[in-house]
Amino acid sequence: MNYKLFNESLLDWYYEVRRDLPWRETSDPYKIWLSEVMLQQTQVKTVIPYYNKFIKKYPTLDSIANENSESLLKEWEGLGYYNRIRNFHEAVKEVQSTYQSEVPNQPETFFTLKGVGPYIGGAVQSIAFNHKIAAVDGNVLRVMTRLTEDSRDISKQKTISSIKAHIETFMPDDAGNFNQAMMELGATVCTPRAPKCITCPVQAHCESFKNNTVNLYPFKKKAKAKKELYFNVYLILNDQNEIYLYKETKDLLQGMYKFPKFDVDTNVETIEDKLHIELSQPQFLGEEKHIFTHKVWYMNIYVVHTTSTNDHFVPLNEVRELPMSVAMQKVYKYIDETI
DNA sequence: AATGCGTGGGT
DNA sequence: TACCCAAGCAT
Repeated sequence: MNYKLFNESLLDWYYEVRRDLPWRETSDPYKIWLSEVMLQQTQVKTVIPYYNKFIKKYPTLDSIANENSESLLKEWEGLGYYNRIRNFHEAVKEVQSTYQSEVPNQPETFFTLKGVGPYIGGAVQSIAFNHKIAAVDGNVLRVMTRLTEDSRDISKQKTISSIKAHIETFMPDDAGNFNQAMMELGATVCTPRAPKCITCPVQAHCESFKNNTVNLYPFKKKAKAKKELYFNVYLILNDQNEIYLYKETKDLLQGMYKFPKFDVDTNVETIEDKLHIELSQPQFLGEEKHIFTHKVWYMNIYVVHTTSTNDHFVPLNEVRELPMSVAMQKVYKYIDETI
């Protein structure tokens, strides 16, 4: 492969078709960094409204560093992978306290920050500061394995780091635009299904196109089946118009508020013991299914009344101020049927 | 190194 | 429908 010609063709194409995305209007490293965190495993279309909302509310690194973490989680609500905002918050606070609120223009330093891995590190350092580091995401893996007929498993970290090292042997000085061009090519031309090889600007350099093997790449081992879990979820109302909520403190949906949730075979007495309240007979409201990356929740939703109260009870008109997962929002919408 | 972590889009 | 996939990272 003639890398010089490849780079020229790719960049010429990119300058011509480049989409206007909100984070491409800025050279502020903080904003570029935020966009990359949001874009992790999340489609551009989904990110745009969240990015605009965050930039409006938190226009500077200091403004977000000074915000409290639960408010940030609330702003992030619905975007998923909630550890991203927790880690980003920790990272910007470190930049504020240790680096005088300046995003480090030095890869070794930047890579030490929470939530900054090989991709985000490479993307921010190349786009914001033009450091020559490859940003290898799913798009780039697809483009590269097809270009070179690479059959290795792209879900293995070893494969990714090897491809990253390969790219860094030929990527041009215009590192930020090169990285974005590779991703843009993967997103719009070298797509997972029905790639547009006929109009591909680097078709002449593509081994799998030449050998008609494009559909063999990239290779990835099949995902494990999702684990199916069955729960009863309770909307517990007291006579002061309050509802029982608790904050998840670990693992899945950490930091988000949830309604009490028990295995389907748990009886009311057990729930009363665990929650330290007395309950009336639960009334069945309906069922909801929620799909995560690696599990599926089947939820039976009940409403139940109590005369008790404790610290877990929140006034109904304040529930919407707390961060809640989409799964729990599906449950909460049944509240209308109880009033 | 393999697994856990959200949600929505697209076929 | 039931998948796969999306500008991946932490552990």
